[in-house]
Amino acid sequence: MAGTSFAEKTETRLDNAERLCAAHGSRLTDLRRQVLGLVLEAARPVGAYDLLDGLRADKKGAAPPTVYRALDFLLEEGLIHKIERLSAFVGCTHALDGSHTEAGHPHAAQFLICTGCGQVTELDDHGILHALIDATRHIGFTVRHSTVEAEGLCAACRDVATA
Amino acid sequence: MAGTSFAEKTETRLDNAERLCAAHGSRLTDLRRQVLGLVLEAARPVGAYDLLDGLRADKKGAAPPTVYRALDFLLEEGLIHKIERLSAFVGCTHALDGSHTEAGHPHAAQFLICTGCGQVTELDDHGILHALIDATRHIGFTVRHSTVEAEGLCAACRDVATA
DNA sequence: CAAAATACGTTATAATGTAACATATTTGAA
DNA sequence: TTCAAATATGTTACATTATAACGTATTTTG
Repeated sequence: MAGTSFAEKTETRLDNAERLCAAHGSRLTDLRRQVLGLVLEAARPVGAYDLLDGLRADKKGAAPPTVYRALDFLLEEGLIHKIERLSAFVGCTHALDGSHTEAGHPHAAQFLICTGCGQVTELDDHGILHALIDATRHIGFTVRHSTVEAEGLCAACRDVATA
Repeated sequence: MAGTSFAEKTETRLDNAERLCAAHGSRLTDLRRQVLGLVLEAARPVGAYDLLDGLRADKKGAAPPTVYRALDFLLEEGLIHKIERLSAFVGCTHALDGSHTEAGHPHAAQFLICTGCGQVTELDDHGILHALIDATRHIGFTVRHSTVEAEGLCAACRDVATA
C-alpha cells in the first residue's frame, strides 16, 4: 500500500467509488484509487500528464500507459468524465457525491467550463438530454452517448468582469 | 493559382464561403479556399494531418502550421466546425449550403456522429440550445459557446444492425 | 495448486497541436 | 505610386496527448 494520502473528503469519495466498483464486480485497485484521488484533489480538470507527474511522487518510473489505463477504467466505471475541449479529466460528482447507490453508468452529463477561473461544473439536466433525443428521433438517429460542454463565465467571474 | 480542382458542388460552396468572407471584410485566400475545399470534399470529418497530406499534393513541403492556421481562420469565420471527440473538422452546412446570406457567426450547432458509418450530421436545434441556457441560467452561468456531440447510430446503420 | 484472466511495467512511437521567427504579399495612406 | 503597416504564409523546431506491443506480476477460479 503505497499511496499518497488524500484529504478526508477525498477518502470518503474514494470509499464510495470502491463500493460502486464492488457492486459492478470490478476492482478499484491501489493504482486506480490513487489516480482517482489525484483527479478528485485537483480543483480543476487535470490532464493525463499532470496525473502522471502526481503518480511519480510515489512510483518513480511511471509511464503514460499506466495513467491512461487507469483513466480508461475510471471512465468505463463512470467515476470520472473527460472534458473533450480540454483533454482533461474531472471526477463525476453524480457518482461520487450523490446518494446514488446505483451504478455510475452513463447518465445525462453536461459540463460548464468557466473561462475565467477554469472551474468546471457538472450538470445532470434531463431537459437537455431530452431536447437532444427529441431533435434526433425524427431523423432516426439513436443516441448512445452525448457530450455537452459549454464555455462561458460562472456567476463569480461574470461579476468580476462586470465590476 | 495552384489549386486542386474540386467538384462543382464544392466550388459552389466555396463561392458561398468567399461571399461570406467578403461580407465580413476577411479574405478567403487560395490557401484557405483549398483547405476548405479539402474539408468539403471529404465524406467524413477530416483530421488536420489528412488535410496536410491533401495539401502536399500541391505544395510539397507544406508543414502543420499551414493547415492549422487555415483551420483557425475557417473556424473563426464559422465556415467549418471542429468535432472535439474526433479531433477532426467538418464543413458548416448551415453557413455553406443554407440560403443564409448573413454571416457564419456562432449558431446553435449539434453534431450526430454515427459510429457505424462515421458520417456526421449537423443539427441547428434551438430547443437544445435553449434547454442548455435554461439549465445554466439559474446557477448564474453565462454560456458563450457550446459543444454538443452525440454518438450513436444513424437510421441506415441502425437498420443494418437490427436486420 | 495450476491455468486463465486481469492488471501492471516498460519501451517505443504515433497523432495532434503550437511557439517563434523569417519571408512574402496585400492594403492603405501620404 | 510608393512605402510603411498589416496581414498571410513559409520554415524549423518542439510540446502535448495518446496508443501499440510485448513482457511480468498478481489475482481469481476451477
